[in-house]
Amino acid sequence: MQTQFVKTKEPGNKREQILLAAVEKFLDKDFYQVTVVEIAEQAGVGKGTVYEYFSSKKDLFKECFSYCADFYLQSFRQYLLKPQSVRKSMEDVIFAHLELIKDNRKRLHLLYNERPVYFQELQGWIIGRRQELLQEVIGLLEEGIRLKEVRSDINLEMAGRLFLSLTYVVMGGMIIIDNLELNQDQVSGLIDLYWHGIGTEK
Amino acid sequence: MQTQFVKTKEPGNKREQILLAAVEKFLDKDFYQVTVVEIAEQAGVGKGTVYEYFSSKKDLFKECFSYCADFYLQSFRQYLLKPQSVRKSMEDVIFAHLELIKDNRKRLHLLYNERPVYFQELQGWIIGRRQELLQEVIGLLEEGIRLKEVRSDINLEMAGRLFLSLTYVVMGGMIIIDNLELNQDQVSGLIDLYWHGIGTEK
Amino acid sequence: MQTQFVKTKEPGNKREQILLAAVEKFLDKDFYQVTVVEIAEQAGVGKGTVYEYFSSKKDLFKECFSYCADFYLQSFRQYLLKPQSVRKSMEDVIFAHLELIKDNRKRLHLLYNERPVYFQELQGWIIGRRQELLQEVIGLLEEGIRLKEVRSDINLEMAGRLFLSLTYVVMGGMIIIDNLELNQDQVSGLIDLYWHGIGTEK
Amino acid sequence: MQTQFVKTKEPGNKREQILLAAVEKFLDKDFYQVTVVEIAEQAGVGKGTVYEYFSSKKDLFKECFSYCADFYLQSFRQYLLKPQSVRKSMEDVIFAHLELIKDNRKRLHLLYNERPVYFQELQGWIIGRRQELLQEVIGLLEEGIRLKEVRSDINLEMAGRLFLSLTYVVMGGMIIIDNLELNQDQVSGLIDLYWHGIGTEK
DNA sequence: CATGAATGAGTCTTCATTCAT
DNA sequence: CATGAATGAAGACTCATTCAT
Repeated sequence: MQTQFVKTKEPGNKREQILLAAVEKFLDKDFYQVTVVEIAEQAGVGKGTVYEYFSSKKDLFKECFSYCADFYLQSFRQYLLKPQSVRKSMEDVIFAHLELIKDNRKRLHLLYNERPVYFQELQGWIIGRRQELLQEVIGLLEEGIRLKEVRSDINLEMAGRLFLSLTYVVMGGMIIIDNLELNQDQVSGLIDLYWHGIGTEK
Repeated sequence: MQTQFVKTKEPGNKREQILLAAVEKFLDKDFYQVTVVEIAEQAGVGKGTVYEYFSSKKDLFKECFSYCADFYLQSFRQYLLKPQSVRKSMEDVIFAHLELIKDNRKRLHLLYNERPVYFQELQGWIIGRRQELLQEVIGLLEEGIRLKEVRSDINLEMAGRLFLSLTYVVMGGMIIIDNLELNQDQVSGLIDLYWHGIGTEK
Repeated sequence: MQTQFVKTKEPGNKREQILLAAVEKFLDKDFYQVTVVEIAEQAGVGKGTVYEYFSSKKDLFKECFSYCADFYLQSFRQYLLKPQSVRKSMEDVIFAHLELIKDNRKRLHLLYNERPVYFQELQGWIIGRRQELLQEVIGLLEEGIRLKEVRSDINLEMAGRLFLSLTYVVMGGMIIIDNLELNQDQVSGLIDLYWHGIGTEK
Repeated sequence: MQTQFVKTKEPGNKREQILLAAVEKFLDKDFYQVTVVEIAEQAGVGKGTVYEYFSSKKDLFKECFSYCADFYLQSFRQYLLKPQSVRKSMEDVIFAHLELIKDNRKRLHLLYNERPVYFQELQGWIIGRRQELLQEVIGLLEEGIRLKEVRSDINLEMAGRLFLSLTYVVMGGMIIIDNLELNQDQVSGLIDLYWHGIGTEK
């Protein structure tokens, strides 16, 4: 399975080359700490060439972001939509993150660290994507209810958001915040908590 | 209860004045997008005066951050440590966030939006605080297990992290991502999910 | 003979252009009193361009200094090393200064006025060059002793330093201190003093 | 004999206190690198107090300079005017420098390093003092001619300037340029050179 | 008199962007 | 198309000086 964000450069495809170089750079540093020259060098092109393909640094950043986000969303959906039990789908999604992180640990920074900052428009785009994802998760939950896998008295929206939150626990913990090393058992435990809760009384 | 981050300016207390002005500014814009002059103007002081109290813009930002974070952590702990049922404590903490957000909605941005970027040292500080908080939550869960309120077979660390995640669902949803308007019912639903899970089989 | 420090601008050679503009400016004013903008204007380039060729104002100053110093040292040595009587060599060196000053009067300021201040590294460089010059003068004196032109009982180091001092009397007097107008006779008298001393008894 | 520039502070005499503190500071660093705050701290007074006694930093610097210069000139003259053989007077003056440097080595920097820079007015003042000194030395030489100690066919002005130059060889060598350690023999050799020249033929 | 908090003019330096080649 | 030399707007920071206390 393809879980690499940054593919090997295809020479001749300058735009791609620059985009990937930019991603590479934005992974390590702030939008403001990365210079266009740096990106051009990383891409092996001249400074001016960057502006042949992207109207501005800002624009380039946005494209980097959606490039990464698209890849991530695609991975996410891939498992969400498999025809299988809802619990299995959810497990798959979360476990897929482990794999995704293993191959792109450092790289997911871009999505998580830079996310909310910088540009209003990007904000809007992100919110849109998140809403889509949320709706899809809610759809899955509804499917679960239909199949009686899932309690019918839950608040769907909250349950959806909490599910998305699980991915944060995994990604945030592993990548951003404390460089946690999560194993499959821990992730299993996490999903179990989502499924059964922590309370004893029932 | 005091839930205001930014108190009314006490004239004569220049340092506080500047700090609060800076918080105010950093709420709206990036570290890099806020200028020292802007902050000075907001504080009603001269540019040089800022440097009388803070050694650099960076330093000022860090102080803003811990200022906000300290306030938040304090609020958080206030409910965590109350002598009451574990579930009640957890509910209190989460509900307290509703209140906190109501009074400081825009202001909590600083904690969430700027969090991971910019300064390594701040990163370290944040991770440290988060670990402390996590340990306290885990402590609470252990208490819950002792009292048989909480299942004894859960993965404590994951349960702790998932609990912290609830606050993200609330804050993230309400403040950062989609400007959601959560009501008490919804938050109740969320806590219920944490407590009982979403699954039907048991 | 080429005795001009600052050649006419060769357009296209931006680095040279800026360097010469900077020399021009540093002649009139302090390192601290000259601004980078001023230099840029004098050079007819944009402010940023200066930084394309020199990493900092400090660096630019250092290059100005060695530029001038190199030129001076070269002139100095040119006469020192001619195959002729030692006395003639010495006269040539000193007289050459008259010529040098005539063409670069104002410009030698840079070497004399700014000399000892500002940068430790430059200090070291100057001391090194001076030592070299001193050794060369001492070599000349030794040659003089071998040829019996020069008394064999003199303190070589002191004699060398005193010779260098003659150039100071000329340069210092003419350029820096009192804007003296020395003629060939006066300089002849000076060299005569160096050669014969002032005392009557022998 | 009193050869210390900087006397012990007399408390209560704020002006003196500040002046001496400033001298102390200007010895180590540039005019531009020394801050008024630094001087105030060194003097043990408040920043504002400096301005009670000196109208500006510039003014303070000028006073420092003349303070040092006056002391130096006084030492210089002290020996120049003694009723004794001209050669002895000259030796005394030069040797006195050795003593002066021993006690104020680092401190004479102010006179030599900072001398020509910064302020036109100071320049004028220095030139004036130097002219006076030159005239006095020329007077001494005339006395020497009258007494037949000194050759009557020398260029007086040049001889005077060369004599002043001797002090530069001593001071410059010892203090500024190469931190030379001159002993009495070397200085004797130097004076001998001035007196007898370096040439063999006579 | 003495102070030091407050100030803002003045500088260096960075870097996204342009455009002539 | 590709380039990189040139640019200047923008911003952090310093520090001499003032003035209210």
